[in-house]
Amino acid sequence: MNNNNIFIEKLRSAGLRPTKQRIKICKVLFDRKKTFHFTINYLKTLLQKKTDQKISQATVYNTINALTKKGHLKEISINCEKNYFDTNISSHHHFFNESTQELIDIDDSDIGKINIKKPLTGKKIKSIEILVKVANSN
Amino acid sequence: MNNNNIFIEKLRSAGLRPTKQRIKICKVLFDRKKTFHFTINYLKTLLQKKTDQKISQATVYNTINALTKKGHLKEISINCEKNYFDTNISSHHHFFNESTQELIDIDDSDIGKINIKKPLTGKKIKSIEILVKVANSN
DNA sequence: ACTCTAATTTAGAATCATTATAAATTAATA
DNA sequence: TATTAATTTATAATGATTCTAAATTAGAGT
Repeated sequence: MNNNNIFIEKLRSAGLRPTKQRIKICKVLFDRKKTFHFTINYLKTLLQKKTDQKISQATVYNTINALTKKGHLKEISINCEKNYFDTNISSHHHFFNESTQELIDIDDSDIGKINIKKPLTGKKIKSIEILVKVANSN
Repeated sequence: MNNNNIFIEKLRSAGLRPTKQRIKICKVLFDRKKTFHFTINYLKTLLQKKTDQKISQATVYNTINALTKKGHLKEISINCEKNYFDTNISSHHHFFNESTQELIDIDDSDIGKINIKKPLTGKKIKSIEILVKVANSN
Protein backbone atom coordinates (compact mmCIF):
# COMPACT_ATOMS: atom_id res chain seq x y z
CA MET A 1 0.00 0.00 0.00
CA ASN A 2 1.09 3.51 -0.71
CA ASN A 3 0.14 6.67 1.09
CA ASN A 4 3.03 8.45 -0.54
CA ASN A 5 0.73 10.60 -2.65
CA ILE A 6 -0.87 11.97 0.47
CA PHE A 7 2.53 12.91 1.84
CA ILE A 8 3.63 14.34 -1.48
CA GLU A 9 0.52 16.51 -1.46
CA LYS A 10 1.15 17.52 2.14
CA LEU A 11 4.69 18.54 1.35
CA ARG A 12 3.74 20.37 -1.82
CA SER A 13 0.96 22.23 -0.07
CA ALA A 14 3.61 23.48 2.32
CA GLY A 15 5.81 24.56 -0.53
CA LEU A 16 8.28 21.76 0.11
CA ARG A 17 9.66 19.57 -2.64
CA PRO A 18 8.73 15.96 -2.06
CA THR A 19 12.19 14.42 -1.90
CA LYS A 20 12.53 10.81 -0.89
CA GLN A 21 14.03 11.84 2.46
CA ARG A 22 11.08 14.08 3.26
CA ILE A 23 8.57 11.45 2.20
CA LYS A 24 10.20 8.94 4.51
CA ILE A 25 10.07 11.44 7.34
CA CYS A 26 6.38 12.10 6.63
CA LYS A 27 5.71 8.39 6.63
CA VAL A 28 7.18 8.03 10.11
CA LEU A 29 5.38 11.13 11.37
CA PHE A 30 1.95 10.90 9.85
CA ASP A 31 1.33 7.28 8.83
CA ARG A 32 -0.27 6.31 12.12
CA LYS A 33 -3.63 6.06 13.81
CA LYS A 34 -2.86 8.08 16.93
CA THR A 35 -1.12 11.42 17.17
CA PHE A 36 2.59 11.23 17.65
CA HIS A 37 4.77 13.06 20.15
CA PHE A 38 8.48 12.90 19.59
CA THR A 39 11.84 14.47 20.19
CA ILE A 40 14.24 14.93 17.30
CA ASN A 41 16.44 12.31 18.87
CA TYR A 42 13.71 9.70 19.00
CA LEU A 43 12.71 10.50 15.45
CA LYS A 44 16.27 10.02 14.29
CA THR A 45 16.34 6.61 15.94
CA LEU A 46 13.05 5.60 14.33
CA LEU A 47 14.23 6.77 10.93
CA GLN A 48 17.41 4.78 11.26
CA LYS A 49 15.43 1.65 12.10
CA LYS A 50 12.77 2.01 9.44
CA THR A 51 14.98 3.20 6.64
CA ASP A 52 17.45 1.53 4.37
CA GLN A 53 19.42 4.64 3.47
CA LYS A 54 20.34 6.98 6.29
CA ILE A 55 19.00 10.51 6.41
CA SER A 56 21.42 13.14 7.65
CA GLN A 57 20.52 14.91 10.83
CA ALA A 58 20.68 18.27 9.08
CA THR A 59 17.86 17.09 6.82
CA VAL A 60 15.84 15.85 9.77
CA TYR A 61 16.17 19.20 11.50
CA ASN A 62 15.48 21.18 8.33
CA THR A 63 12.41 19.15 7.48
CA ILE A 64 10.93 19.19 10.97
CA ASN A 65 11.54 22.92 11.24
CA ALA A 66 9.94 23.52 7.85
CA LEU A 67 6.90 21.39 8.71
CA THR A 68 6.58 23.18 12.04
CA LYS A 69 6.83 26.58 10.42
CA LYS A 70 4.13 25.62 7.94
CA GLY A 71 1.90 24.44 10.79
CA HIS A 72 2.00 20.70 10.11
CA LEU A 73 3.64 20.11 13.46
CA LYS A 74 3.42 21.81 16.81
CA GLU A 75 6.32 22.47 19.11
CA ILE A 76 5.97 21.87 22.82
CA SER A 77 8.57 22.38 25.48
CA ILE A 78 8.68 21.10 29.01
CA ASN A 79 11.16 23.28 30.87
CA CYS A 80 13.68 22.64 28.17
CA GLU A 81 14.57 19.20 29.46
CA LYS A 82 13.33 17.98 26.14
CA ASN A 83 11.78 19.66 23.19
CA TYR A 84 8.81 17.69 21.92
CA PHE A 85 6.90 17.97 18.69
CA ASP A 86 3.33 16.88 18.20
CA THR A 87 1.58 15.78 15.04
CA ASN A 88 -1.68 16.98 16.57
CA ILE A 89 -1.81 20.59 15.44
CA SER A 90 -5.34 21.33 16.63
CA SER A 91 -5.71 23.75 19.51
CA HIS A 92 -5.13 21.56 22.50
CA HIS A 93 -3.22 21.18 25.73
CA HIS A 94 -1.04 18.64 27.48
CA PHE A 95 -0.51 16.44 30.45
CA PHE A 96 3.14 15.78 31.11
CA ASN A 97 3.72 12.72 33.23
CA GLU A 98 6.81 13.52 35.23
CA SER A 99 7.18 9.91 36.30
CA THR A 100 7.48 8.63 32.76
CA GLN A 101 8.42 11.79 30.83
CA GLU A 102 5.39 11.06 28.71
CA LEU A 103 3.30 13.68 26.97
CA ILE A 104 -0.45 13.21 26.57
CA ASP A 105 -2.89 15.36 24.62
CA ILE A 106 -5.78 17.12 26.32
CA ASP A 107 -8.44 18.06 23.87
CA ASP A 108 -9.42 21.72 23.86
CA SER A 109 -12.99 20.62 24.59
CA ASP A 110 -11.82 18.73 27.68
CA ILE A 111 -10.77 21.95 29.35
CA GLY A 112 -13.37 24.49 30.41
CA LYS A 113 -13.20 28.02 29.10
CA ILE A 114 -10.10 29.94 30.18
CA ASN A 115 -11.07 33.27 31.62
CA ILE A 116 -8.31 35.86 31.44
CA LYS A 117 -9.66 38.61 33.64
CA LYS A 118 -7.03 41.22 32.83
CA PRO A 119 -5.86 40.94 29.23
CA LEU A 120 -2.93 43.05 28.06
CA THR A 121 -4.15 46.16 26.28
CA GLY A 122 -2.90 46.70 22.77
CA LYS A 123 -1.87 43.06 22.44
CA LYS A 124 -3.50 40.30 20.50
CA ILE A 125 -3.66 36.79 21.96
CA LYS A 126 -1.90 34.39 19.63
CA SER A 127 -2.33 31.23 21.66
CA ILE A 128 -3.15 29.86 25.09
CA GLU A 129 -1.29 26.77 26.15
CA ILE A 130 -1.93 24.80 29.30
CA LEU A 131 0.52 22.30 30.66
CA VAL A 132 -0.70 20.07 33.46
CA LYS A 133 2.18 18.31 35.13
CA VAL A 134 1.21 15.07 36.81
CA ALA A 135 3.00 12.28 38.62
CA ASN A 136 2.03 8.78 39.64
CA SER A 137 0.12 9.03 42.91
CA ASN A 138 1.63 6.45 45.26
CA MET B 1 22.18 49.54 53.97
CA ASN B 2 22.57 45.83 54.24
CA ASN B 3 20.03 43.16 53.41
CA ASN B 4 22.75 40.57 53.45
CA ASN B 5 21.39 38.90 56.55
CA ILE B 6 18.13 38.27 54.76
CA PHE B 7 19.97 36.59 51.91
CA ILE B 8 22.19 34.65 54.29
CA GLU B 9 19.06 33.35 55.99
CA LYS B 10 17.48 32.51 52.65
CA LEU B 11 20.53 30.57 51.56
CA ARG B 12 20.91 28.78 54.87
CA SER B 13 17.24 27.84 54.93
CA ALA B 14 17.87 26.16 51.60
CA GLY B 15 20.87 24.33 52.98
CA LEU B 16 23.28 26.45 51.00
CA ARG B 17 26.36 27.97 52.50
CA PRO B 18 26.24 31.75 52.25
CA THR B 19 29.40 32.36 50.28
CA LYS B 20 30.12 35.84 49.01
CA GLN B 21 29.36 34.74 45.44
CA ARG B 22 25.96 33.40 46.41
CA ILE B 23 25.14 36.49 48.44
CA LYS B 24 25.96 38.69 45.46
CA ILE B 25 23.74 36.57 43.26
CA CYS B 26 20.91 36.81 45.79
CA LYS B 27 21.33 40.54 45.92
CA VAL B 28 20.85 40.81 42.17
CA LEU B 29 17.92 38.38 42.20
CA PHE B 30 15.94 39.37 45.24
CA ASP B 31 16.92 42.90 46.20
CA ARG B 32 14.17 44.54 44.13
CA LYS B 33 10.64 45.80 44.38
CA LYS B 34 9.14 43.93 41.44
CA THR B 35 9.56 40.27 40.56
CA PHE B 36 12.41 39.55 38.24
CA HIS B 37 12.43 37.41 35.08
CA PHE B 38 15.81 36.56 33.69
CA THR B 39 17.86 34.26 31.55
CA ILE B 40 21.18 32.95 32.83
CA ASN B 41 22.86 35.04 30.18
CA TYR B 42 21.24 38.26 31.31
CA LEU B 43 22.01 37.46 34.91
CA LYS B 44 25.67 36.91 34.05
CA THR B 45 25.77 40.33 32.38
CA LEU B 46 24.15 42.00 35.38
CA LEU B 47 26.54 40.31 37.77
CA GLN B 48 29.50 41.43 35.75
CA LYS B 49 28.27 45.02 35.84
CA LYS B 50 27.36 45.14 39.52
CA THR B 51 30.29 43.19 40.84
CA ASP B 52 33.90 43.99 41.42
CA GLN B 53 35.14 40.42 41.36
CA LYS B 54 33.86 38.17 38.62
CA ILE B 55 31.77 35.11 39.41
CA SER B 56 32.45 32.07 37.27
CA GLN B 57 29.62 30.84 35.12
CA ALA B 58 29.77 27.41 36.75
CA THR B 59 28.92 29.09 40.06
CA VAL B 60 26.08 31.05 38.50
CA TYR B 61 24.59 27.86 37.06
CA ASN B 62 25.13 25.88 40.24
CA THR B 63 23.57 28.55 42.42
CA ILE B 64 20.57 29.17 40.21
CA ASN B 65 19.95 25.45 39.89
CA ALA B 66 20.21 25.00 43.64
CA LEU B 67 17.83 27.89 44.35
CA THR B 68 15.41 26.54 41.75
CA LYS B 69 15.55 23.05 43.22
CA LYS B 70 14.83 24.46 46.67
CA GLY B 71 11.88 26.41 45.31
CA HIS B 72 13.27 29.93 45.62
CA LEU B 73 13.08 30.36 41.87
CA LYS B 74 10.73 29.08 39.23
CA GLU B 75 11.78 27.87 35.81
CA ILE B 76 9.76 28.84 32.77
CA SER B 77 10.42 27.86 29.21
CA ILE B 78 9.07 29.33 26.01
CA ASN B 79 9.58 26.71 23.36
CA CYS B 80 13.20 26.48 24.36
CA GLU B 81 14.16 29.63 22.54
CA LYS B 82 15.11 30.94 25.90
CA ASN B 83 14.92 29.51 29.33
CA TYR B 84 13.64 32.07 31.82
CA PHE B 85 13.66 32.02 35.58
CA ASP B 86 11.25 33.94 37.75
CA THR B 87 11.71 35.20 41.28
CA ASN B 88 7.95 35.02 41.70
CA ILE B 89 7.45 31.49 42.97
CA SER B 90 3.78 31.81 43.79
CA SER B 91 1.34 29.82 41.67
CA HIS B 92 0.89 32.02 38.66
CA HIS B 93 0.92 32.14 34.88
CA HIS B 94 2.50 34.16 32.09
CA PHE B 95 2.00 36.36 29.12
CA PHE B 96 4.83 36.06 26.65
CA ASN B 97 5.04 39.02 24.31
CA GLU B 98 6.36 37.58 21.09
CA SER B 99 7.06 41.05 19.72
CA THR B 100 9.45 41.94 22.53
CA GLN B 101 10.36 38.51 23.93
CA GLU B 102 9.12 39.85 27.23
CA LEU B 103 7.61 37.73 29.98
CA ILE B 104 4.85 39.15 32.20
CA ASP B 105 3.28 37.56 35.26
CA ILE B 106 -0.42 36.75 35.39
CA ASP B 107 -1.62 36.37 38.92
CA ASP B 108 -3.36 33.10 39.66
CA SER B 109 -6.38 35.16 40.75
CA ASP B 110 -6.49 36.90 37.37
CA ILE B 111 -7.32 33.65 35.62
CA GLY B 112 -10.65 31.99 36.20
CA LYS B 113 -10.82 28.45 37.51
CA ILE B 114 -9.32 25.85 35.17
CA ASN B 115 -11.73 23.01 34.65
CA ILE B 116 -10.04 19.78 33.61
CA LYS B 117 -12.98 17.65 32.60
CA LYS B 118 -11.11 14.37 32.17
CA PRO B 119 -8.25 14.09 34.65
CA LEU B 120 -5.82 11.22 34.34
CA THR B 121 -6.74 8.41 36.69
CA GLY B 122 -4.05 7.30 39.13
CA LYS B 123 -2.09 10.50 38.63
CA LYS B 124 -1.72 13.45 40.92
CA ILE B 125 -1.68 16.96 39.48
CA LYS B 126 1.58 18.65 40.41
CA SER B 127 1.03 21.95 38.67
CA ILE B 128 -1.01 23.74 36.03
CA GLU B 129 0.82 26.30 33.95
CA ILE B 130 -0.79 28.59 31.43
CA LEU B 131 1.20 30.44 28.84
CA VAL B 132 -0.65 33.12 26.87
CA LYS B 133 1.36 34.17 23.86
CA VAL B 134 0.55 37.68 22.67
CA ALA B 135 1.85 40.03 20.00
CA ASN B 136 1.46 43.70 19.37
CA SER B 137 -1.80 44.23 17.51
CA ASN B 138 -1.05 46.45 14.55
C1' DA C 1 42.44 32.40 67.02
C1' DC C 2 44.04 27.95 64.64
C1' DT C 3 43.35 23.60 62.30
C1' DC C 4 40.92 20.61 59.66
C1' DT C 5 37.71 18.92 56.45
C1' DA C 6 34.10 19.08 53.48
C1' DA C 7 31.86 22.34 50.59
C1' DT C 8 32.56 25.62 47.15
C1' DT C 9 34.67 28.14 43.42
C1' DT C 10 37.10 28.28 39.39
C1' DA C 11 39.07 27.82 34.54
C1' DG C 12 38.83 25.08 31.22
C1' DA C 13 37.36 20.83 28.91
C1' DA C 14 33.46 18.02 27.54
C1' DT C 15 28.94 17.33 26.04
C1' DC C 16 24.69 17.94 23.79
C1' DA C 17 21.42 19.99 20.74
C1' DT C 18 21.08 22.75 17.02
C1' DT C 19 22.52 25.64 13.04
C1' DA C 20 25.75 27.05 9.38
C1' DT C 21 28.72 25.92 5.40
C1' DA C 22 29.86 24.63 1.09
C1' DA C 23 30.28 20.94 -2.15
C1' DA C 24 27.67 17.16 -4.39
C1' DT C 25 23.25 15.62 -5.76
C1' DT C 26 18.56 15.84 -7.37
C1' DA C 27 13.78 17.57 -8.72
C1' DA C 28 11.27 19.68 -11.91
C1' DT C 29 10.87 22.93 -15.50
C1' DA C 30 11.68 24.20 -20.23
C1' DT D 1 17.64 15.76 -22.10
C1' DA D 2 19.70 20.06 -20.29
C1' DT D 3 19.49 23.55 -16.96
C1' DT D 4 19.11 25.57 -12.57
C1' DA D 5 17.48 26.19 -8.22
C1' DA D 6 16.41 23.48 -4.28
C1' DT D 7 17.99 19.91 -1.46
C1' DT D 8 21.02 16.75 0.88
C1' DT D 9 25.07 15.73 3.04
C1' DA D 10 29.31 15.50 6.00
C1' DT D 11 31.51 18.35 8.63
C1' DA D 12 32.47 22.44 11.23
C1' DA D 13 30.68 25.94 14.22
C1' DT D 14 27.94 27.60 17.81
C1' DG D 15 25.72 28.12 22.21
C1' DA D 16 24.01 26.52 26.41
C1' DT D 17 24.94 23.68 30.02
C1' DT D 18 27.49 20.27 32.76
C1' DC D 19 31.72 18.00 34.22
C1' DT D 20 36.41 17.85 36.15
C1' DA D 21 39.97 18.40 39.07
C1' DA D 22 42.77 21.62 41.40
C1' DA D 23 42.71 25.70 44.45
C1' DT D 24 40.20 28.12 47.86
C1' DT D 25 37.12 28.91 51.68
C1' DA D 26 33.41 28.33 55.39
C1' DG D 27 32.46 26.75 59.55
C1' DA D 28 32.90 23.23 63.21
C1' DG D 29 35.89 21.61 66.73
C1' DT D 30 39.89 22.44 69.42
